[in-house]
Amino acid sequence: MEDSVDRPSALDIVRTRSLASLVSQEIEAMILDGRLPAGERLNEQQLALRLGVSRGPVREAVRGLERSGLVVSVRNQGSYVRSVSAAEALEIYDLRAALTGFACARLAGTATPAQRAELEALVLRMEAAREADAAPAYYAANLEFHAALLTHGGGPRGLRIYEDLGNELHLFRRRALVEPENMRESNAEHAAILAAITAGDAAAARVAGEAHIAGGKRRFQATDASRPAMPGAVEPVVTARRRRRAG
Amino acid sequence: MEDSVDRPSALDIVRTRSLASLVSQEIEAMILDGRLPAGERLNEQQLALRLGVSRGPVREAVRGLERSGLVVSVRNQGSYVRSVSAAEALEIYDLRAALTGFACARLAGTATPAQRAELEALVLRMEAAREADAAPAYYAANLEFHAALLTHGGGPRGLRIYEDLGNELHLFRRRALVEPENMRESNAEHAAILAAITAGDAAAARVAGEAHIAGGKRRFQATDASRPAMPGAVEPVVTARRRRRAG
DNA sequence: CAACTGCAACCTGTCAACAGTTTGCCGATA
DNA sequence: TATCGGCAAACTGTTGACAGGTTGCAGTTG
Repeated sequence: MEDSVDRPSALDIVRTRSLASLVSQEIEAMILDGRLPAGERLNEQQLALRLGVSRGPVREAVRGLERSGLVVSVRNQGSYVRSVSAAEALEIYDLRAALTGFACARLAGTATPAQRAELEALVLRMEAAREADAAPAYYAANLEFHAALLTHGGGPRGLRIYEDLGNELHLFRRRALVEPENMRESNAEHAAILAAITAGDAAAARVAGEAHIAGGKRRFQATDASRPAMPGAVEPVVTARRRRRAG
Repeated sequence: MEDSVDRPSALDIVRTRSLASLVSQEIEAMILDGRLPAGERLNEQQLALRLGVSRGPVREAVRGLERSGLVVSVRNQGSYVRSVSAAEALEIYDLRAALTGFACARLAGTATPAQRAELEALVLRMEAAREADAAPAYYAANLEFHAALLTHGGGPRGLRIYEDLGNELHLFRRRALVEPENMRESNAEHAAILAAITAGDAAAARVAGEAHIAGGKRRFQATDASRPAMPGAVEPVVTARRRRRAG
């Protein structure tokens, strides 16, 4: 993400993006970083007041988030941050594996030298982060690596689907545990993917890509993350009583 | 889909679904059946008047459709039905192939006897439709077959992603040409998928599933569909003048 | 004492109206 | 005649307000 290329001024932002899209972006961020935990009720008035807008844009934003799978809505009752079960999380891993394998296979045949160099640089960055035991840096580079994989190999649609699935995964567990041993294993898999792509071996790249996500799934299951974050966080039902004034 | 199990009365519909969701459903239908062609401008007032509601629900519905990829919006200019290029259509086919292959592979290991019977019945229905040269019946059964594949093998998420991609495909070409020869080839591939699933051979099922979508892509390319439906239908840009009162 | 009923507050769903921007047209001018 | 500037209409973005439904509590009754 280059900030120096285009820095949209506040005026440009207001001029090109509607309030609803900004509100959507903000609510999505609030959900992903945990300010709005899974199962939480979204109070339109409260959100509108907090963001300094009216309820209209908030409602539009929530409707978009509902389509993307982050929110569920019940008529006359409200919208809730989605709760993702452990079984669903595993399903999401499988879908991501299929998508990643597809992107890797395709990239093996179509990768340009620049794309290969980009991926290699990211692997090196992750290796450096691992040696420095810098989990946040590794985490960021890992995200970039996978985004590059999907962008170049899966196109904009593949990337968007992948990211939506990732967002749903965040709903279950805010952040994957990044342990030193995991970083080593994970980046070895990254290197395998890159090697297969560089070799132009589509089948091997696909296997490597799928194996990497499967490895992530396995590492995820190995942690205590298979238990839901909130034991009582179930899907909203009509008979469920909504709690009053949580804040 | 059984209609006898749950038949939501008009009152239940009004009571459980919000106007925005109904409007979204209606606009989506209008887009998919061609009443709103690709590139068409969506006039909020006009749509609201036509559907007998206010602009609020229409805006919410459009925002949801935007997330699902059927509509693009430009601030202060309006929303347009997405235009999908030929290259994008081919990309969508590839993604669908990956998803279908994934679902088939999984189904090879997890399919219940009832699910196998359901798939087999659909193959037989398609065979009968093919012999009767009943393209619409074949088309409908084909949709059911793929939906069953994705539902049982890819879960609700897989199905939704698959259907969203299918909707985007409809934007490019309203309806795939179903010719007798295509039906024969297509259903032979269906049978191959079913055989691999029944045999429990995940690898073969995956290959068969991917090959089927690839075959569909090939049959699609063989038609004149690779040319865009509307030569002048380009993406909306800021400088584009919107035409006045099309109705 | 438990269960049911009525009530009041809150919140969502929907609508109508206002402000700002874009757009196409018309006239003025070189 | 072609081009530029201004102007009015239309449409979107946003807001505030009203109606209907739900929720939780309090009172009542068996």
